[in-house]
Amino acid sequence: MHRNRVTSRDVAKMAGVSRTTVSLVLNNVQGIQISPETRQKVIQAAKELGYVPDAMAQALVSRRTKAIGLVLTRTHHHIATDAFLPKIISGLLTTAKQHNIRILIDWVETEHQESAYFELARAKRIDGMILSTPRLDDKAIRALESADIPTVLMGSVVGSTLPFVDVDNVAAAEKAASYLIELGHREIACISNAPPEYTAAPERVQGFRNAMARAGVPVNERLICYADFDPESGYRSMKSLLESGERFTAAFVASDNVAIGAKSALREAGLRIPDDVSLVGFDDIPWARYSDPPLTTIRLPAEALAQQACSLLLNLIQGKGNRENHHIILETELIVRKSCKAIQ
Amino acid sequence: MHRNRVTSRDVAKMAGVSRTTVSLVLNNVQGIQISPETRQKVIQAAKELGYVPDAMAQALVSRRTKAIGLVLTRTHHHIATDAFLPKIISGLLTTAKQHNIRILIDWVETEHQESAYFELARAKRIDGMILSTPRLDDKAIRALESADIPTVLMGSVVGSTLPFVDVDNVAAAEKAASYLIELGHREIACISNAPPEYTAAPERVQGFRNAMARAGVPVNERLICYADFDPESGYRSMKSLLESGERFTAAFVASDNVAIGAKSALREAGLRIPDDVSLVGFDDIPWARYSDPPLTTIRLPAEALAQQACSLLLNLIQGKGNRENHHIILETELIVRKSCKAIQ
DNA sequence: CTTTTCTACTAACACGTGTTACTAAATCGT
DNA sequence: ACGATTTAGTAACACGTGTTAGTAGAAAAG
Repeated sequence: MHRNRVTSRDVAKMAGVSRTTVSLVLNNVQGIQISPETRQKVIQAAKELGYVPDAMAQALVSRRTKAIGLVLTRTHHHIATDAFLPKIISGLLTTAKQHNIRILIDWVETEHQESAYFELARAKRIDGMILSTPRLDDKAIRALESADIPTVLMGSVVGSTLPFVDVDNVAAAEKAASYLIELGHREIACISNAPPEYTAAPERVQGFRNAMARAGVPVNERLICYADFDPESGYRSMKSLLESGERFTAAFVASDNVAIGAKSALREAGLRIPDDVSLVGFDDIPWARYSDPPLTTIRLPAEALAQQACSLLLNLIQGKGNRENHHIILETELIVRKSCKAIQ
Repeated sequence: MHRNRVTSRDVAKMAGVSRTTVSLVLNNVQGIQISPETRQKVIQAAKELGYVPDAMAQALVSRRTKAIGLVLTRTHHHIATDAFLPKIISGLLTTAKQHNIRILIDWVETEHQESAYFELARAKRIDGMILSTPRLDDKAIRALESADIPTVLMGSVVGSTLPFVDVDNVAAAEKAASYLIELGHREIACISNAPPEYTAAPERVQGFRNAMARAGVPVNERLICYADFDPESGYRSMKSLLESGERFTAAFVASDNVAIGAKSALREAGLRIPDDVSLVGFDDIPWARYSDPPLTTIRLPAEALAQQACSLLLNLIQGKGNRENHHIILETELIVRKSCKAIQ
């Protein structure tokens, strides 16, 4: 059929009313009087023609696109190996669906950050955006604070006034390290999840330090290192730790995805978990409980995080609440499995 | 600033020209004459005001939203545990970025499929869509064939005329099974990646059967079962296989994600890989090479698949090529690691 | 019977852009 | 010097919707 675009005008013509009436009926506008039979005629015509309002036209006139952006700022490779992304998307999708909102994924290359955020905002393709895993040195974030587009961070940035949703990384890491210390370990390695520019990384190291300090255990600085999100980096980090000759009986690896590689390096060195080295992870990705041995880890409520971020953003968009002091912190939980052993 | 919306009219006013001229200059329309100094004035004004054209208005008038949809049809839980999604998204993102196209993720609940696809198409929020992991019994797919929206499937559906991008699942599975047979195994279990409604699942089983038939090895039907995407289902499948009492010296698990759970079940039963049971996976997710032992698997070029799907869709949108007979099949590769052992 | 109120609608504008048809001035050819 | 062509630009329409202001007719009030 050549006449494949059905507009509200077609519906109006078929129902024998004006286009305005069609709009009023289909949007169920309150406080206006339309006779029941006219109402019925319009609904019938719309159904018969298979009328679906043009989203772009609606967006243009209402200044609402009914879409929010999930903005990824990491490299191609890091996105591809991110074991966490599916949960984020799943969480976002459920909350967004409830409000009849779509999700637009966008990828901002690090070099063009400043302009890219703004183009996205100015083009008004989305009503608001969620920034995932922000970096401390991300200058564009400062700029966004004064911009006019609602923004929620997943993961906090110190000193930023933007709303965020996060876990208490320091407390969570402290929980993990304390567990190892309670088991009698004193020589503990710490491999953080990412380079220090990503805020969660130094926070988790800080949590590790706090636990050590609180227990009066000296920290060996040479046992602290920073991985880079993926298993490969975990493998390299653990390998260089082993080659350094420093002794350790346990390791806190602040990301399960990184732990996948770290475990592999330990195995290659002939070390067994938990007999030779105890291991605690972070995140509780699906793999963790099926790992050999099942990995003791900190459960990060990824989907809930995403859902909260989405709800918060939707509130911001609707203008509910002031845009400052919107900080949501979710609870973490230590999941004890079989990768740790007490020192006798 | 209260006057935060910059339109082309503002640019026109500042440059002292008409709105038409602004449009002509900024879109670099060929075959029209504008003096260099006017051109410069417009560009200068646009930059000074930080003008970014309104995407919705552009979409409305051009009938192009510059966005494509990635439509997920699986359950909440399956999306959250899909170890494959990040690669798909990464691949889509790279190709889309090159063409300055955005990606809209949408989630269609199985009950509302028929209407949901159409609303998406009719609302014209996207220029085309990519359907991931289609089901054989998806009636809506038939309907889409006669619809007016460009659609590409990731994974084929037998009997559908829609363009698709896929690997040769039969041949790939055959490769995996043949490898096990060449190592001397004759009692081989087969755990497919998903329920039979998902096209890839029976195809991979068929490949397994072909290999067995070609080598003249009888197939034990009780050693064939279907998992459900996630590690949990792999664990259950392997467990019931072990409890059935049927003997097998090797297993072909048609999904690495499922293999994560299957391995866990084997371990619990006190069976060692590869000494007691040889294992071949499918997909080559990042975990596979760091697994213990490193998993021999079929590499599925997920990112390339996504990129091809994206390119194909963009061609379709631009009207290049007829919409039938667009079938792209990518190559798979057997990656031999350490999870298999020859039978003496 | 006239005026007011209510009912059931509709005409017209706004959103911000791309594009076609048109025009006034300048240049050119002879 | 005068029509023909080129140059440089503009006015006006279209895209499809939401919404405000307004109106004809009927009912109610005085």
